Amino acid sequence: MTSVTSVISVAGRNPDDGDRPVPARRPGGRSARVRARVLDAVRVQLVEHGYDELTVDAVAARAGVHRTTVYRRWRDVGGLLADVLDTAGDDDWRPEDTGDLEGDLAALNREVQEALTARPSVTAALIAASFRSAEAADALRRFWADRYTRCEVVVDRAVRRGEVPEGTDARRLLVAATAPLYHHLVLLRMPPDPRLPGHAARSAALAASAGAFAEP
Amino acid sequence: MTSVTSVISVAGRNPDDGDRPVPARRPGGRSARVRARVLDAVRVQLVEHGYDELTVDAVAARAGVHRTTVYRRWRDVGGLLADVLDTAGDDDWRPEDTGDLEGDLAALNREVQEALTARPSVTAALIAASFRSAEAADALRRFWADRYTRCEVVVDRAVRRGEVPEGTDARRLLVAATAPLYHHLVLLRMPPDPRLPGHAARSAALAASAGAFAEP
DNA sequence: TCCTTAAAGCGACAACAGTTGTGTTATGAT
DNA sequence: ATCATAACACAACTGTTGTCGCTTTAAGGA
Repeated sequence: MTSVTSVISVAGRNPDDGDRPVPARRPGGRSARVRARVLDAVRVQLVEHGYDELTVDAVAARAGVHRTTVYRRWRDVGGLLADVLDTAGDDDWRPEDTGDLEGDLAALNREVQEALTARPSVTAALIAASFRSAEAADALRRFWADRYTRCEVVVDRAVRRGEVPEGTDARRLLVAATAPLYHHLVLLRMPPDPRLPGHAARSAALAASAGAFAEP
Repeated sequence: MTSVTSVISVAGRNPDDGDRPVPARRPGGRSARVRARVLDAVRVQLVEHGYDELTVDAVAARAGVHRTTVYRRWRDVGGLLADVLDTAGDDDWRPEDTGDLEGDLAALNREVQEALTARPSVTAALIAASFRSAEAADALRRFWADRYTRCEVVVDRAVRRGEVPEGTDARRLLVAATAPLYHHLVLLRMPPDPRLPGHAARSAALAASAGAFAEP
């Protein structure tokens, strides 16, 4: 939601610095046009040539914009990806409701698997970039924080149905359910296992029902 | 164990190419000396300046060796780190035996947490490098494959004690137990939670005893 | 000891990343 | 319409990364 603000704060002065003259932002015409063209160029370049050919120069050239413009507004590739990810915030995304905890977690994991194995994957590219760029790392943190927060309803529903004890730590449960997928695909870099989403969901649900994520 | 071989295979021709003249490798004197000095330089540079200042030039300068030598033998920073990791293979490492599954997994997780939060962490550096260098990615895969294989005894013992059902998939259980730590520290990049190793171990052990990792 | 040649040294080079100073455009307020 | 200036364009520059061809050194076999 704060995508535009966050990017503009990178470009110019901090939006909430002086309390008087308000340096007069310019969200209008050209700036917006340039931004749209650059972000489009990032997406296209990513799709056509993958992450390792996603350089500032290539993006600028493709967008028909000068290099310095990109450097000044986005700083580096990580900044570009961060903006793309913020923009692509599916503000209406919600976790599926399948009727029980294990099903909900499995559906979630299938989405994660899909997002991570899509070629090219913006998420995977952003993860790679997050090891080089602070902006990308922050964007990724924001993205996951947002997602995990939205997923807490899954646990709420499970508590209401009596599947897991009250006081279950939603965040820990969700991490336990999804972490094996990230480990498998991102860190171990093994080919996707179609059964893994279900397996991970099942073991997490089992542990949760046994009270593994409930505090005393 | 195959550290020297793997590196040399990068430098020269494949060791098992021709079956006759055997191009005459030279593991002796100078080569070994240079290799030792370069790898030492990598370790020192990593300790003193961290991963982002671990460049080929800096390593070469510190080792008193020419840049091209490093480029030709190790290709890039990832190759250097891969060699360091292979060399540092604690060939005698074994998982602790605490008496029960949860304790074993917790001990394991504490080691992971320690290795990942140590500053500087060779493991963390290698993970970062694995997103840029194929050599680093391979070394990391080898490292983890080796570690997970060594850890399978933990599951064997648990099966023998009757803590988990027979036919429990050791690999999946171990990944489930350790993945949350990697997710937390490497991907989410949150400050280490001293309770997380125990928590993750507990939930994995619970799921395992409920048969979550046993195939029919 | 001599000889072959793997491996290291050396310098020059190209490609790229990133910065800075200055001029130009056009936005948004008057 | 006019004007101040935010935002982009342009060019020139620096430093880094990685490569290439050639020369020199020394390892290991005769």
